[in-house]
Amino acid sequence: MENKREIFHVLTRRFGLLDKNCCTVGNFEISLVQSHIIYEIDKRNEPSMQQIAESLAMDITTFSRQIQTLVQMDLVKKTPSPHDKRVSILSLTVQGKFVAANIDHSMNTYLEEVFSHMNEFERETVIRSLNLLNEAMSKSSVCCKPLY
Amino acid sequence: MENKREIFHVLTRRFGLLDKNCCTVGNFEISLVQSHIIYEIDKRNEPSMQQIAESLAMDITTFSRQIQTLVQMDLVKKTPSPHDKRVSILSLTVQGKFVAANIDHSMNTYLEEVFSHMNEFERETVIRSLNLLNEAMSKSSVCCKPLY
DNA sequence: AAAATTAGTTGCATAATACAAGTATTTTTT
DNA sequence: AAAAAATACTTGTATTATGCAACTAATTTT
Repeated sequence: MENKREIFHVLTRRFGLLDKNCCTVGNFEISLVQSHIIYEIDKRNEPSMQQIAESLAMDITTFSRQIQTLVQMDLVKKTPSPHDKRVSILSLTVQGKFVAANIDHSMNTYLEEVFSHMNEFERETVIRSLNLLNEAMSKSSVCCKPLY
Repeated sequence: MENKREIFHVLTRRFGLLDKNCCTVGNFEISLVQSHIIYEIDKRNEPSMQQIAESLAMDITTFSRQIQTLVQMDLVKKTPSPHDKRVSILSLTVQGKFVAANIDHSMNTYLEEVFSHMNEFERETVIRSLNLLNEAMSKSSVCCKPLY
């Protein structure tokens, strides 16, 4: 394959599929979007709603409702900020952390499996390249808002 | 970044965002899913509904309705197969081909922009790596049904 | 102190999704 | 060759996701 768009198309589809594996943890059925939200909350330090919504490039109204669901499921907790009463600080509950850890573990297992089809040199090259690509995308003007 | 899951998460999100750029062509407003369907039909030779649905890992009922919409928009044509009356052969209309070409062009422009943030050597390495990754994913048991 | 901005919520309308059950056709079994 | 099973696709229906507009409440700017 030489055509970038072709590579990109297939990769995008496959990433989406791999990602879908994320989402059954014990009793919980979690949607793809929800798993991304949980992932972001887990990674950040006392994030507000706006921050997470922005880093996932989600509409704040959609996001608000997703958070409501996650709070009901007892995976996410909303705490009013002491500094600004408009702001809600998001955090994971104990269950939320458990779910996050589980998803993380299975995703890493899946990725290990994928990478097991390469030799050590290839693995290293690919990882380095993906980092390069990420960097290039973060510099890009045409895409890729969730920057950090 | 060393953690595969982290890289993968960010990349997936960014790919999704880049992909969303696809979808305004002149008067047409096309959804992301629709652009993927058009892409697949364009690439294949006289594909049936099942074939496209499967290669995109879409539920056939959802797919059926998407095709109905695309037919209404005069982008896709359904022709009954002469060999099997159950089967519908999909093809792009003239307008559909126009839209496909336009999307292809803008996506390639976007991708060129992304790759412009690398030097020649990096570009080559990254492309080679993405192909390696695609290959590994196609061999994987844990993911990635749209195989070809 | 009034006006403007920001953070988040709710009302609504639209689209995407998928299970269950349907029709029509083809293939397999007996 | 008739009955049964499988395949290709459609439709009914219910659920969820999405995002614009309009809202409240708090904060910042003027």
